[in-house]
Amino acid sequence: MAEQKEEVFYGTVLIKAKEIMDFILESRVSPTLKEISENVDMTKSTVLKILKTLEHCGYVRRTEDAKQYYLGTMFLAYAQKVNHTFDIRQITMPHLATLVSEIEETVNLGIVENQQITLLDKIESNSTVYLVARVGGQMHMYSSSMGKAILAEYSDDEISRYVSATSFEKLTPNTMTDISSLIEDVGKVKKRGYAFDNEENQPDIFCVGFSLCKNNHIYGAFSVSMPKYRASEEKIANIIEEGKKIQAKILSEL
Amino acid sequence: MAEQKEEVFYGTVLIKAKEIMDFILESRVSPTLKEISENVDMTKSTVLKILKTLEHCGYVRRTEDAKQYYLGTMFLAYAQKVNHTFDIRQITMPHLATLVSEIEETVNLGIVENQQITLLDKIESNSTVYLVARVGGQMHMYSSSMGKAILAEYSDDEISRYVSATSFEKLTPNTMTDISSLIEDVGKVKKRGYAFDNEENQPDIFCVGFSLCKNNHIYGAFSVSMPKYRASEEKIANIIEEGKKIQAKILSEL
DNA sequence: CGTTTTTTTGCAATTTACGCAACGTTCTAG
DNA sequence: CTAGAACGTTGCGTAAATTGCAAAAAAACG
Repeated sequence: MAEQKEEVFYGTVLIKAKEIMDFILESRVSPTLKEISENVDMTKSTVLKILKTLEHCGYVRRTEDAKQYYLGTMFLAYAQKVNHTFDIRQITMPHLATLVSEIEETVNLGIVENQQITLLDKIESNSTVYLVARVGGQMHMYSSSMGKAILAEYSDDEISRYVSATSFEKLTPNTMTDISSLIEDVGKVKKRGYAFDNEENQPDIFCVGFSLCKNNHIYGAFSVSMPKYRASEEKIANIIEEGKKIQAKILSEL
Repeated sequence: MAEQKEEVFYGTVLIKAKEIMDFILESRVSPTLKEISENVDMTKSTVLKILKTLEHCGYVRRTEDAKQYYLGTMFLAYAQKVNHTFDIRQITMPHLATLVSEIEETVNLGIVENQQITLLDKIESNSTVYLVARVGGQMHMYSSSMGKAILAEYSDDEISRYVSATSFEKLTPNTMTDISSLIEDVGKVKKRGYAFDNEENQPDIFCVGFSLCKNNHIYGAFSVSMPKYRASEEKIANIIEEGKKIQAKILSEL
């Protein structure tokens, strides 16, 4: 009987603080103490005390009337460091920029993190209105073109470890939630060298994904995303051609 | 006897976590557990447990060999939200970009945070090699052109509150550490409408700062910074002229 | 292969934090 | 203008999390 292996973590305060900051992150408008405490399921006093500490740390700020909370600028410094640490970004983004100008669709850069794809950066083309994901956001490997491109770089062992550790969720009618069709698709990607996301992650969004791997090291992946109606056969062919070129150029610099 | 009013904060774990993350931030290379524990003055076991929680939260990651720690991509999401919250940035940056192209020197955008100037963003000109400050970094109000530009918007009351709450540090030979000369300088700024930093914050760096205030609300400030040797009289005159124009344009949109 | 260095685990004392309830303050309505 | 409600803040006792020690495990080194 596979009991849900409930890992124990220290720092309950930290996790609570994260919940609070994540709630502020998700809120469309800066929330009040009451709103936060209701949504993260803690008493107002607890939330207030954590918020005070967070404020002292520079992680949250409050509006002049001290009613609403929003995220602090300390994160700008952290994020800059992150961007510097992940220098894949510096190497890849210039190339991806040329790719955008060539094909006039949004290009995304992602890395693998905790069995998921984290969107490191993206360049939107002029014609884009569709929001695929926010920078810093995450998506599943099994439902995204970048994820499947990377899965195709895994050994059979790694793939089976991934699928057994993952619970599949049907995000759209097209999402592959059964292991066999996912493995079949990944097999195709291995032969082709690129992956598709045919409205599997988000309705109406079609993506072509390319991995960025060299010397058995997975640096990340990039993808081109567009609304389904613009994904004509000739366009896809063009994207594959240009994408492969860019992929080769990036790999030569990694 | 003015006893150091030691404010009590809850969430000691949070503050310790911040110390750890800040140490990682400051480190040139990703530090190991040992290095962290030595520098933040906590036992290794404590640091390890906090790091595990931080890792779980997505705030830190470790290298493949699990030895070195670095900041996680979660901060990219937070930072993006911060940038969105501070929409001054979106309004000002286009104008500051034109300013950069006109005068060919680095332009900085800052906001007031906790009696200090936080650098929100900057645009470096081609000719720049000098590093004034990193985005997300902070500088004193008394030693920076942006700070003094904002001090000039304060009432006499607010200024005296600021100086009494501040301990002045001589960062360079030119730093104004006595209250009288600072107040005198701020008085000049009030009349002129712009502030100078004549190597007061960093040797060899000269800045001209402009405040961004409207309806008694302080949105922030911007400055032009350059190496001292390029700060000729005619150049300064040009910066003042163009800076004032840009300041007016930005204010009309705030 | 033994020795040293570093990372990880378990544990019990101590410290810290949680939420209750009461208080202050601000907003709302009659 | 006053009463009442709603929200934010504070203090405190108990309950729970955290700390650092010491010891084990793992890795690095010669």
